[in-house]
Amino acid sequence: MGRGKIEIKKIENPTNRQVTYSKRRTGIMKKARELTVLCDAEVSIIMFSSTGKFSDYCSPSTDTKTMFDRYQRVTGINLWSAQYENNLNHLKEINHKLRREIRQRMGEDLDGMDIKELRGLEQNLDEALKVVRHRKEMKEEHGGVCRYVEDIDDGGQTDPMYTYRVRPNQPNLQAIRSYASHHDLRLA
Amino acid sequence: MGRGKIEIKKIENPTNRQVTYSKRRTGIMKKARELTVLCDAEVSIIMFSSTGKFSDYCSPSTDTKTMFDRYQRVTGINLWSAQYENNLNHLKEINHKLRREIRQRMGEDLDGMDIKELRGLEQNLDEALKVVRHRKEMKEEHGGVCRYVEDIDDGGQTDPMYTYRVRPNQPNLQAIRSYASHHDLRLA
DNA sequence: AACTATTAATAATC
DNA sequence: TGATTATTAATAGTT
Repeated sequence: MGRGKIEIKKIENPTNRQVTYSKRRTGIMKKARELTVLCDAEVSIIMFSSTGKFSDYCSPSTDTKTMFDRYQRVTGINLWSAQYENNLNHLKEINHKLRREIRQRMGEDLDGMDIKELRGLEQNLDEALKVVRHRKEMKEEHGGVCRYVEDIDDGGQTDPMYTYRVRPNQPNLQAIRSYASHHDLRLA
Repeated sequence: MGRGKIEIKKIENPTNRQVTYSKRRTGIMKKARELTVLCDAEVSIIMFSSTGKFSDYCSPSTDTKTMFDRYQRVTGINLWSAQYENNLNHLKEINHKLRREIRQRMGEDLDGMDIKELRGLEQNLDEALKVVRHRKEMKEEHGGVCRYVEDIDDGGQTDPMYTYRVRPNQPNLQAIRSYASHHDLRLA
């Protein structure tokens, strides 16, 4: 359909190629519009010219995302979501394990642990406690901070994750609860 | 282009509509193939007939997923990946915080903590240690297990995450390292 | 970007 | 469905 028949092979002259691209792109888009209307069909077209110029068409009754989702469902080639789900599940699994470890490091969720694991955890906690206690004492000496502070309100300046209420010479259950509950909230 | 001119409006006769769909679908696919070859372009077409029949075309130099990804990048309408990235980043962030907390519970990464946070952590560890130690002692009494075991090899039956090598009356640094390194490997 | 001689697509028909 | 064909539509080469 033109002044002469043409072979279907790459047009080597870039100017010519660009002109033909432009004409035929218009043609194909028109065909897509007509097909949509005449046949009540849904059509999505995405195209890039050899120079990277982008064009698209989508039937007005739908949108490109919907068409692509439907395409994936139909083909079963779950190109996106398979990868997506895998990544997500992997992260969730890691998350779950981390949360369990934290609970165990807080003295919870110990039922599944055997004697060797308990011994290991005990030693690990013991070592950590020594380090943290030492660090705390260094800080108290260095800063000359009052050793016992009761119910200080810091006005929300400090990360609440590590804000505790400290009482002298007795276990601070509220601090422990606060520490724990923060995770439960964030990690549901 | 036919025995008569037609109006571009929905063909009401379903049989006729289906026939026209079939013919024009073939035509549009041919046009897409020609555009691909002649102009070195990349074209992706997804279509569904009014009866739900699926057809697609994609230039051989690419694939539909790639085309759709490129479409999203170009349009900035990040239909899929915005949600995807958000979910993923959210989980990664939580993960990061959890790992940091575990490190702190092992006595590492304490530089950013202020005196109140250190006190809270110390008390929390102290409480946890008591619980774990108690649980361990209960288990040792109940099972009648030898109290001190040196370098037991369990043949890989136990989750290595909680396998420690225990020595009597001295800190078990290897166990502590083992406990810690496991995370570093899994969570990089 | 318009023009038009030709080819290509397809609507109606078989 | 599938083939045929009279017509219209698309477009290659030209200006």
